[in-house]
Amino acid sequence: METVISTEETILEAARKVFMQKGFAASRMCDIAKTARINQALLHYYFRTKDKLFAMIFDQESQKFQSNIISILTSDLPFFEKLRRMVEAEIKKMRSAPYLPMFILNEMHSNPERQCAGPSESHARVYRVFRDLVEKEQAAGNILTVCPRQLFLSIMGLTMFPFLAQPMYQAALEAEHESFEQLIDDRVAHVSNMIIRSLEV
Amino acid sequence: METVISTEETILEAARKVFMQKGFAASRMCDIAKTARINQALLHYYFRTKDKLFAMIFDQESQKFQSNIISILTSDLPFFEKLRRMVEAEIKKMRSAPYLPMFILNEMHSNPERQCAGPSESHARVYRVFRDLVEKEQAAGNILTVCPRQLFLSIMGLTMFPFLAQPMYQAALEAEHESFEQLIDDRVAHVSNMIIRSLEV
DNA sequence: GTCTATACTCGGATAGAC
DNA sequence: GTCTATCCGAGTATAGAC
Repeated sequence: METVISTEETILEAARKVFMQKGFAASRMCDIAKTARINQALLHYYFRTKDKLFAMIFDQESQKFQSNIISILTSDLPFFEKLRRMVEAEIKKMRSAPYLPMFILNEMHSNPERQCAGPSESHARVYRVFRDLVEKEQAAGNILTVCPRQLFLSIMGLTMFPFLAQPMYQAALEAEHESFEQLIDDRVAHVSNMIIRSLEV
Repeated sequence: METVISTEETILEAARKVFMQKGFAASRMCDIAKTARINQALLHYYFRTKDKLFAMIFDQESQKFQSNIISILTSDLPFFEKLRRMVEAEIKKMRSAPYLPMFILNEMHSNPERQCAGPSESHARVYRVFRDLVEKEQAAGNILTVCPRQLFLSIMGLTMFPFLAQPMYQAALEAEHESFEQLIDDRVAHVSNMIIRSLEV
């Protein structure tokens, strides 16, 4: 049984590629059609308008972007091991879709009203679980007392930033014969060590 | 002697505002004209094309974005104090222009060829100074051994990320009666403590 | 220098044949 | 479902009066 790729799926893949690289405004329907190797009219046949097609992609990608680390945080692993796995999971997710963070954050910037709800609400949910966990550890005297919100932002920043800033550091990396891939490979260890060391009593 | 604002300056300010909020592709010349309260034809009289006007703004903002922390790094302050001031300087810069990091990074994403050179080269220069400094401290056994590149990325990520992700956390913050301003106020201390603690031998 | 009016181009969307 | 041809609006840019 071979996998048959429907026209609709072909279009969605092409749209994903173009939208994620250029953002909504800079993307062209004809580019999407060309990428999908079909006619531009077919786009409209399947998805009516550019807005609807974009909304479809954005919703799907928002899902992917949402942290599915609640299961890690609520497991019975030691706290520092939870942090390590949390970092690992986030970086793994973005490694498989490096455009994702810029795509989501940029769309939220240029479109403050639009789909802010989805990703925001998801992150807020994760944050509440995270905060309760941190406060419990702090009360038990297992870790240093820091603002949970700051800590959460720090973890997200440390994991996402390399992907957001890649174009800026790409040239510098190449000049020194280092690769982005290698950088990311090492990043899980670097970030989790950094966070853990900063919290140890 | 009162400050006279020329038409050209008025246009540049309006263009800055619009471009930085929406990015190049989503910005409209008529919005810029409206913001500047002048006629759209005047835009072209002063700057010929949208591209040229954008290039002007992008160049100016790239300058601002460039880290001017070399003077801090080459001062004779203690190493950890240099780190603290570096964080403080970066956050202060972005606080005065919160759109800046998203504007620059996003343009570099959607336009890989364009103006990557400026900001990239500037950051590369700063990085080399930073790396030498870190390696010297490590050789002297004053701090833990970590990859300087990872550390540099971490510092940048910790300082920039809140501004990049603001739209995502805004709602969550409001829900808990915290303000973004307050968050940023506290961030300098949080970030520098975190970095320093993670490096202490 | 600043305006109004208008030309031109690009890109999203539709009609209609097959 | 898929195509070609075409429409139409939005948005950039120019001409020309003042």
